[in-house]
Amino acid sequence: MFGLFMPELPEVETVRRGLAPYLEQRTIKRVILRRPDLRFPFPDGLANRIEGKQVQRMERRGKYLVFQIQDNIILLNSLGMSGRWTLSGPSIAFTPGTFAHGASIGTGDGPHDHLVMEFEGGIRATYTDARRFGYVHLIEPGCVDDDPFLRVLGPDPLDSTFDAKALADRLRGRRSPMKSALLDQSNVAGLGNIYVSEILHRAGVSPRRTAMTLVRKDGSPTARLERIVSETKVVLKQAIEAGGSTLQDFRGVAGEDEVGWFPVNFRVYGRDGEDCKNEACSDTIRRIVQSNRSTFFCPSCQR
DNA sequence: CGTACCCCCTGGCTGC
DNA sequence: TGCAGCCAGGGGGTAC
Repeated sequence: MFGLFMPELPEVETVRRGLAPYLEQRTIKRVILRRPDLRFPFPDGLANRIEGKQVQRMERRGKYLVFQIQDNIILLNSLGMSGRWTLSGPSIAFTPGTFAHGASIGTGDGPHDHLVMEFEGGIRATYTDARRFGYVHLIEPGCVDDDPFLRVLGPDPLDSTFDAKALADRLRGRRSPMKSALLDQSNVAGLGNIYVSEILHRAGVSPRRTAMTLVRKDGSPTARLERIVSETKVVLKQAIEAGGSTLQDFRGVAGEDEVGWFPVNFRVYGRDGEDCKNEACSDTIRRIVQSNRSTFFCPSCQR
């Protein structure tokens, strides 16, 4: 029923943390493209543009992995639904965000290893993406503020600028359901289908509730909207601490079999027909479809 | 403005 | 065991 990896904000952050210690301050020696495109064609001259330059910092913006490269070049990477990075080379331990699936995957030679970056010291970072919904995009110096991908993003949910008042401003007058509003990356950047269900359940808000009903006439957030914001921060922080919502086939920090955050902590996602986990509730989790995607919620404790 | 529906692509699971 | 059919985390586009 589930895939292997769910690239919402906590998972991208986990990948970032896994890559950063090995790639930061390291020079890219060679970039190998195994095909002309992912979701979009690779940027013209990608290899020439970044070979010989250092990766200065690994950052994250919403669900984007951001490689800050020497000379103010930025490589933006969206993982889509199946994108992942694997490190290999001498002295590379398994780290959060690196994956060991099978011998042929992640070495750079697997059937879906589309992009390989070789670094000084023999380290290679391989981007694997079976469905190719992910993409790589290059931002030239001085173009960050106008970048079409970054420009449309709302605040990062873990940033202090994301608070109930800020969200209320975004939702004022919006007639879409809360599920859709939280998935909209221009309102808040980083939430995906799974975490939105989890957040709304914890906040006791129905995914069908019209967004604007959580904003008062004077534009201030209702208590329930404040609850959504606080639960968002709690859930995301917990998930990041746990190394993202990983399933079987993941190898954690030391290469051990990690079950991941999902089986223990997901309260509604994928639990259609199961009892609601709220103690005071005797209802059953339901699955509905909104905007063609699954939503899981409890009709009794989410209003 | 909002939503329903389609697409991109591959793989894993279910049921016959 | 084989295979058709259905499903999937993201996101963009179009038609209404």
